[in-house]
Formats: sequence, structure tokens, C-alpha cells
Amino acid sequence: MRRFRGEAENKVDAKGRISIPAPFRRILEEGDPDWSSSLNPNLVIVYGRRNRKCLEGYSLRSIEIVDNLISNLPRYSNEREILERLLNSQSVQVQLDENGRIILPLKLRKLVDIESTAMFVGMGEKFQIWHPDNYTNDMNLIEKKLSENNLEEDLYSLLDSRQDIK
Amino acid sequence: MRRFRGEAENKVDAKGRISIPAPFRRILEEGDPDWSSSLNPNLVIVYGRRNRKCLEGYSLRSIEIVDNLISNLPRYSNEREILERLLNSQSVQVQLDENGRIILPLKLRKLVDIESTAMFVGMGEKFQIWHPDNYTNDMNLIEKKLSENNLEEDLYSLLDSRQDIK
DNA sequence: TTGATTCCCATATAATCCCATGATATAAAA
DNA sequence: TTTTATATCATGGGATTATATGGGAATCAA
Repeated sequence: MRRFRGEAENKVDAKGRISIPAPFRRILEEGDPDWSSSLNPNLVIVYGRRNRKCLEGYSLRSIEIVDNLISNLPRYSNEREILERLLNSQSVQVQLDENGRIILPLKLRKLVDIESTAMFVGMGEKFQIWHPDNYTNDMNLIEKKLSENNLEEDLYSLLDSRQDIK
Repeated sequence: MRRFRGEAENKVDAKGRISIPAPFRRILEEGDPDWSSSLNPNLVIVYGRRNRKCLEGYSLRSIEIVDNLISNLPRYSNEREILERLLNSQSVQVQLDENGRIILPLKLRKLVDIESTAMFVGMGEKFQIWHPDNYTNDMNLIEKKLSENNLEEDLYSLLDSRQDIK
């Protein structure tokens, strides 16, 4: 499965419309079981993440994987009910329009402080949508954590360990 | 798996296009699971190395090994989100054109000071793209370290002892 | 009827396709 | 061995398409 990669800063217009970066569209198309070249792909936007001030976009296939993980939890367990709430009630499915745009409802924009521009960030099986300033802050925070805990070395040792697996 | 070897200095044209050295193409073709003789291979360019002023190119197969290591970490764990961010948000997947070229987006060129020419450097499972001057500086730095501490011998002895471990 | 939503069209810029050339190989023929 | 075809490669240019973005008219809902 191709992965969401890279960053793109796009504009939100007066109607709340915003372009999904073209490379991301290709992945959403692949990840929409009903998509064909004449149609526009669907995606799911999750806005229920408490500790991060961003929205998250999933292809239909990737959100299904997450949904199945929830379905495997014991029915009516506390954990399951909460996760259902966070991932199912706090999310929407939307379809791209003819120009590759979606409408970000005001409610979602307010939740993550997005006004005139939004930053799209590839995260592998999902992508995030940030207010650009919040994103740079988050990136700086990560940089800081990296240098403090010497995590960067861990990352590159992770890269090395691929030899062992192969 | 064949390895990226050697150096090549190629030109960046007005449209940001640059030829991937032909020997590198062969390795990218081998490393693209969907490639066939009629198609053009894909590669992933990682631009997020904070401590080095160069881009890094990977075949799809080599980057996938890294991606899978990350995907095996617990979903939504802090560690995984940080690694996804470092690797996926700071990379792009691109496809060679009919003439074996890619376009290096302005953003990436600026990041590593590349203007009219770029130096390709084989690094085994990946290759690097440098501004020629930055590359020679980096090479000189290595030369200096080697001669000062008489490191070269130590390094090559490291290679000998590795056979025992492997 | 007045916002909001949806559909359709417009456009500047950037990306991509297609074709061309000169340089350097590599192979085949004289 | 020299000459002649054949490929491949790095590079350039023009034409075409895609992308991100803006705006208007039609549709819908309260």
C-alpha cells in the first residue's frame, strides 16, 4: 500500500473549501474500494483526538483496519465504547469534488484553529491537517524530544536493523 | 540486492528536472515491485536529515522495509507517531520520466542549496544528492578526520571483525 | 428570502508529455 | 583494424495537461 508522504500548505477559501494535495488523492483513490477513474474518492476525517490539535485523514481501507481493531474488543466493554465514541462519532466521511477539494466544516476548523491556510502532513497510513503554526510548534517539540532523549540514534539504528530482517 | 555505487554530477534544468544516473536507475527498477520493462521506476526521496545537507534516495523496497518496522510499532504510540513524522512527512515518492529524469521540487532544492548542478553519491542501499561544493566539503571533512587520528586502518579492521559477527 | 451548499466554469502556474540533439558508447560489417 | 550501424545517455525546448485557487449561478433549507 502506498503511503501518505510529504507536506503541503494549502488555502482554505471563503466557502471552507480546500484542495487535498494531489499525491494524497492518488492514495485515497487506491484506498477507496468503490473508486473508478470517473469517480471522486472518499475519505474519513477524524477529529476526536484530544491531545493533538489536528485533524486526521484516512482512506476508507485504512479506517476499516482501525474499525476492525475496535470490533475485536469485547462488546460493551468500557474501552470499546470510548474508542467507538472517539473514532466513530467524532469523525465524518467526505467525498472529494471534481477539483480534488473537500469542504472543511467550520466546526472542524474551529476545533484545530484553522483559518485561511492548512498544512497537510503525510503520516504513512493516514495524514494530518494542522494550522501551520501549530504544526511547526509540534515539529519543534519533536526535535527537542529527539535531541534530549537521543532518540535520533534510535531512529537510525532502526533503519539499520532492516538488514537483520531481510 | 545490487547497491548504489559511484558518483555523478548532473545538471538541474530550468524546470527543476535532473537525470538520475543510469546505473542508479537499474537498481531503482529492481527495487520497484510494480516495475516492468515498459514502465518507469519509482523512488522515495527523504529530505529530513537534520545533520546533513543532502537528500537521500531509496528504492521502494528499501524504504518499505523501514516503513514496515515503523508499522509494527503499536498504532498511536508516541514512538510510532514520532517516527512516522520524521520519515513520512519528510519524504516524497516520485517516478522517473521517460528519459530517466525526475523533477526536484524547488522546496527540496532550497533545503540543500542545490541550484544548477547536483552530485549523486552511491551509498549502498541508498544514494545521496548534494550541492557539489557541500559534497566536497563533507568529503574533505572525512579525509581530515581520517588522517588526523589515523582512523582509516581502524575502520578497515572493523570490516574484518564484522564477518565474525555476521 | 437569506444564508449556506452544490455545481459549473475560469485561470495562472507548475508539472508532464513528446520529440530532438549531441555525446559516448557498443556491436556489427567491411 | 577501420568503418559503419545501433544503443544509450544527459540535456534542451515546445506543446499539453494537472493542480491549486477564485468566482458565479443554481439549488436547498430554515
